[in-house]
Amino acid sequence: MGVDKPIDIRKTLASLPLFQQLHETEITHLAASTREIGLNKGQILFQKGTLLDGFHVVVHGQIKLAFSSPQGSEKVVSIVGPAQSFGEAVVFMERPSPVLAQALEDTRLLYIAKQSLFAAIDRDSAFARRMLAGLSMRLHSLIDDVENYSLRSSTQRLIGFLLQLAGTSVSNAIELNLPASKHVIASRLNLTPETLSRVLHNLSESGLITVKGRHIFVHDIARLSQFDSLVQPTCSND
Amino acid sequence: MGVDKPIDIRKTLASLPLFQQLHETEITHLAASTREIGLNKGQILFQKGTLLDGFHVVVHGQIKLAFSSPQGSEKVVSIVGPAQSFGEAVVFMERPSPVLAQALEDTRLLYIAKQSLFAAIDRDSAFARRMLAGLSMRLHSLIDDVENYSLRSSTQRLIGFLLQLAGTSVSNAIELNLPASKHVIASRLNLTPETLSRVLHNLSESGLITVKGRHIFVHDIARLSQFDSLVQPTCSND
DNA sequence: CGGTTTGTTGAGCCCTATCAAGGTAGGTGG
DNA sequence: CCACCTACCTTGATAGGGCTCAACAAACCG
Repeated sequence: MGVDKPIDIRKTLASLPLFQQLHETEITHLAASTREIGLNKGQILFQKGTLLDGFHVVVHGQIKLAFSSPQGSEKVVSIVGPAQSFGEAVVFMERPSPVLAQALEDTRLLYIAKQSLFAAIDRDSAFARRMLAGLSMRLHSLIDDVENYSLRSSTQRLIGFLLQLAGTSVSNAIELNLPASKHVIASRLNLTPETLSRVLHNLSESGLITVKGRHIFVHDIARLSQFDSLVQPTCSND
Repeated sequence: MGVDKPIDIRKTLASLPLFQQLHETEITHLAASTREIGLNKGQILFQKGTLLDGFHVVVHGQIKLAFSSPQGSEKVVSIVGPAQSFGEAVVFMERPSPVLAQALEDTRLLYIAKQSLFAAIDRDSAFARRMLAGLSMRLHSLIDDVENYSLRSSTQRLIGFLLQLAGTSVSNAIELNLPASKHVIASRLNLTPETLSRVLHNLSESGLITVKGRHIFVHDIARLSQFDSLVQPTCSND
């Protein structure tokens, strides 16, 4: 790590979706109570239970948010990438964080104190609305998670994840790479690494994808999105 | 049911936690774009996928929010009771609802149009903050749900639910009754009714609770909260 | 090249769902 | 008051999906 040239905080803040429409003066206010944080891969930003009086924005790198159960087993809730923020809900609740935050790679963050966040809300109701929309977004994706966990099979969850990564691709085939190690992805999907490995293998054998390390080639998005919704036919592959 | 005397909308709104600190004039504005809705038991308020331009508050009765999977199986996400609201996130997102809403009993609701909600946010930043806190609250409880589903056993989920119902009881024993039918509770806990029945039976046999229909007597909250957290090997309790 | 991290493969088991019968209770009409 | 009905719940038998444990392979790295 060592010497990283300092970030232009004002510029970085201004480029975030959340802050894009704020006036120069507002940005200046926010920047004044923003700190810069650098983390090495594996370093922990805060533990579950920590009290925070601000929220974070990833500039570059990756942060994982996870539960840490007493027995040491972890469950990844979210993988946060560049230009994304996290911890807003904790700030508004004034409660300890329900999750742990850890860097998956060397990461650079901004930490914005709640006082200036509140001030911005007070001065600009459009900003308040954007904040509300942001939290609502988060809430919806969490609801999707609950739906996935409670009524989808392991294969369906993986497929859903791949389709999400594929985004709104024009073509029917696409190459993509996993945003983290398979261990982390497995946890995010609420699977063991072993099961993830087997499911990937199955999809490979069915000719739907090809796996090469973290690279995955999806050959037929349409067919992939239907797979496993129909009960699995007799594996007539020999 | 038939004839229900009309509700005093202003008074009802003013009594809600969310609106309690608003000025008379604000309440009047809100009340002006608030409708009253009556539902019979079993009636559906809106389906998954519906576009809504307002949110709901339960006056009396009970609403369940659930996923409805294509195959007809349902999964209860939330049970909403009097003085609680739902649907805010959908309003701020301007997206179709991810869940279905159905009355568990005869229910009376208020429906507040988003325009007046936005107006209130614009005029009172403290209200905006309360709204943000409310959504954050919701987000946190959803995170708790994810934690429960992904790393707790059926027994642990039920125990957690009972302890939540018990609230912060002074004494170590408490009588409580389930807020809905066991079928609904089971779904809320992501269990089948059969499994719920068996788990209740187990806890009964262990002497921790007594079940009588919807009434449950918890005999030892302390012991209940530890049950099943210790791995059940050689219980050296003799 | 050893060592360490990361991923794969196999065997077996456990938890919980599923399927299939019973019970039980509350309501309704005779 | 009883017979019946329906909704709700319980109980049993069985099976399967995903986890655990354990060994191995591969890739990465100093």
